[in-house]
Amino acid sequence: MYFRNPIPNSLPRERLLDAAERAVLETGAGHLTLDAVAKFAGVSKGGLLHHFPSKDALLEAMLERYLKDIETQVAERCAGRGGTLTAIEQFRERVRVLLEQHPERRAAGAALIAASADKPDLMAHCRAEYREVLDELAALPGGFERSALVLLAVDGLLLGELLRLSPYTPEERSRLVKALLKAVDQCGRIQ
Amino acid sequence: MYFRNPIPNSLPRERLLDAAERAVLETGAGHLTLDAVAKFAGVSKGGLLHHFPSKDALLEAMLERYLKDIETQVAERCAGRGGTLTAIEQFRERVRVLLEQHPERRAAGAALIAASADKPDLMAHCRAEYREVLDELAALPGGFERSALVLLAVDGLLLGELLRLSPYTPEERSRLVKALLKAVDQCGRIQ
DNA sequence: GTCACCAGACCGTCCGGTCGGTACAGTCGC
DNA sequence: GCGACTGTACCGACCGGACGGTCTGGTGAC
Repeated sequence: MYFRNPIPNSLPRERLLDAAERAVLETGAGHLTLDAVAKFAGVSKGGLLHHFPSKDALLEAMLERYLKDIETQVAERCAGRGGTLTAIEQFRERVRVLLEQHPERRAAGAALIAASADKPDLMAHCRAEYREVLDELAALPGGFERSALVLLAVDGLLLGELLRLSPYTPEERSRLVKALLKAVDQCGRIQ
Repeated sequence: MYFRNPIPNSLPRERLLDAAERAVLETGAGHLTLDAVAKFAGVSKGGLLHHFPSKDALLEAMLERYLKDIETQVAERCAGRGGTLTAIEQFRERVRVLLEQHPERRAAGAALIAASADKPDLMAHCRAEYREVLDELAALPGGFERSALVLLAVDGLLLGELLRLSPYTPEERSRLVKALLKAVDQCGRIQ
């Protein structure tokens, strides 16, 4: 199970990051302003800048929290299943973390589009983490292509939703998630 | 083959749209400003605003050109192959248009992230077009999930590149495109 | 002339960031 | 206990620059 304070976050820094994610999703990544974040968080701009000395610092913190959060959740879920998991099983948990996010945390990916829009250089960090995951998956029996395609489809769903491009109904979405998890298992088969 | 003036576009409107795409890719979707576009196009702000009365108009035109361009290219390629193509063959051409874009037109997708960042409501148009494509694909023998997953993977690759999230080398990328085209053919098989 | 096309000065607003100040909780000497 | 002092959290007025958009004027084609 996942917690990290589903209901209004008590830690001020976390509350501010939540507010920033909301601001991005509700007004668009191009309208992420300090005033907007402060207003969403119910705090003054001074208060916001007390915790994050600059907008860049805010963006970095958003991205860092997003990435760390995913790894933490994947690790937790793997630990929760006990024993040592195969690479496929770990992949499966990662996909589930990415796509079956708790509703309260659905906004987390906003960090991606905010950083990309405002300070694209920050994305280097993300690419590097992506690369690591990819290299692990390439070692699966199914080979590089098959795993990468599953990962790409996960990205497509996630990014499509963030950019408001995705036209899928919730029912269709859950069918797709199910199909993706099945595709993950296929990565375990020898090509 | 694809043309639409590979070398510096002669039509002023098109040149300005090209410049806007470049501005987005080089500085990030959040830094798409009229001044930047004008500078990239080698024109004054007045000149830019003569062709696009407002920033919103520019964004709309970018998006419209992007969408229309894809449909035009798909239609051209289908026509080029002569006879009536099956749904699978058309799907195949669409994937190739989306992923094997002429280098000069690689920037076209910038319209997506620019609109999403600056005026998310414009994305409704894109969602609707996406929906249409999706409904056609759902009728394929492979069923909804299989086609949608391929489309999602295409999105993942495309959007990942636009957001600078994609860590794939050119060599890996072409392997992925090949694998995707094979996956398209799988959509023709009965489930 | 006039009309499309363009230049660039200009204006009001917005945005990131600074700064001086307030509130309050601790804590240390006495 | 009590006053002096320190550190943390926060407020909000303010500044300079950037940005979207207006306006005036110019230039070349016809």
